[in-house]
Amino acid sequence: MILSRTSQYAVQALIFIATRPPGEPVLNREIASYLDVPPAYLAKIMQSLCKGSLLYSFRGRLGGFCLREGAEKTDLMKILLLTEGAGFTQDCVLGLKVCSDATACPMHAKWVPIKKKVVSLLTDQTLEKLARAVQTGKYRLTDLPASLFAPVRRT
Amino acid sequence: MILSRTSQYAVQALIFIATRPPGEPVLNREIASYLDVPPAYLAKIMQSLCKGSLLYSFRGRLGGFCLREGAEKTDLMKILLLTEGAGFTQDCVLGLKVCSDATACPMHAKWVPIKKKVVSLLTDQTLEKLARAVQTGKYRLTDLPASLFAPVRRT
DNA sequence: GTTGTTTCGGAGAATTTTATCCGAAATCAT
DNA sequence: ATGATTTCGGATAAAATTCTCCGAAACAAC
Repeated sequence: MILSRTSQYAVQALIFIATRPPGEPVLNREIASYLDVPPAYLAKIMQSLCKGSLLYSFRGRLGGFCLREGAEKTDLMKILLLTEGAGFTQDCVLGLKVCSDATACPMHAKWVPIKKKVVSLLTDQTLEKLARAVQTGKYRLTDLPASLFAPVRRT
Repeated sequence: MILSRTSQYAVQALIFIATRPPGEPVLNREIASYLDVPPAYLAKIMQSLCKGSLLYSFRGRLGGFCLREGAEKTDLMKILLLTEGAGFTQDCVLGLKVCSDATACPMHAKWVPIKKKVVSLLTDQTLEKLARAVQTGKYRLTDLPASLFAPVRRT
């Protein structure tokens, strides 16, 4: 039912980058602060997304990360295969190592159709689409700022 | 997409008990060895299922665990609420603390219907049904024994 | 009562996941 | 060149999950 934090951060970050003008590197620091996630941890995730061929990275001044050409068409499934590991959609609900049509757990038959729906949704949703949904202002990528709930703290 | 190991063990164990004659306590040791899960860890989980009012426990000789009266009608949703914690079906895919119809992540709208399907499936599947499915022999609760793959080891 | 069995409950170890730190390499501006 | 900035890569720490151990309490059989 739940993605790892790593996956959540990765998807959030990628969508965020997709909302920015393409080609202009975005700083890890900026992404982390916008999403309100640990910068050093996010940096690790960004690294692995680079190795996964979704991002370009640039060091030094004017550095940062930006989407590889065409990466806007990347669907969530591809991203999650990177972050959750292959076969994350094949895992048995009850944890059986082998659970196929041939030899299945008692949930298998009813679970498969749902799994299919999930996969097709994940495959349908691309960074482009999600970024656009955010840009309309109808959907949000981050929690409402804490400042709305907590009193202002001056430095 | 995945349940915690704790949840998987809990569900497996409960289904197993449901396949046994009601009222006759089943030993933790027996469950653990049948399911091939760590006995001491399973024992902890069994304890929490007792506290969750699904099981009776008996100490000493003729001891063990058995389903509480009517617990065969328990659906998976109830069990998972115990083991995963309340609101495990409400969590946002992207990890937002608040993600409702009012203020949502870009996946929310498409995700909600799937979540509903999952919940209704989990609510539909009771220990009784699952146990019966196993008893027909058509579905399995455990992995195929390793002895089928590994050479026999004599003691 | 004594013995053997089984769960209970608490403490703690091992593993995995999440998060931090820091020196080094790359890059740009001066 | 020098300095400022930023990612890279490795080591390490913290937290959560999974797993183990052990003494105590409850229970049955003798």
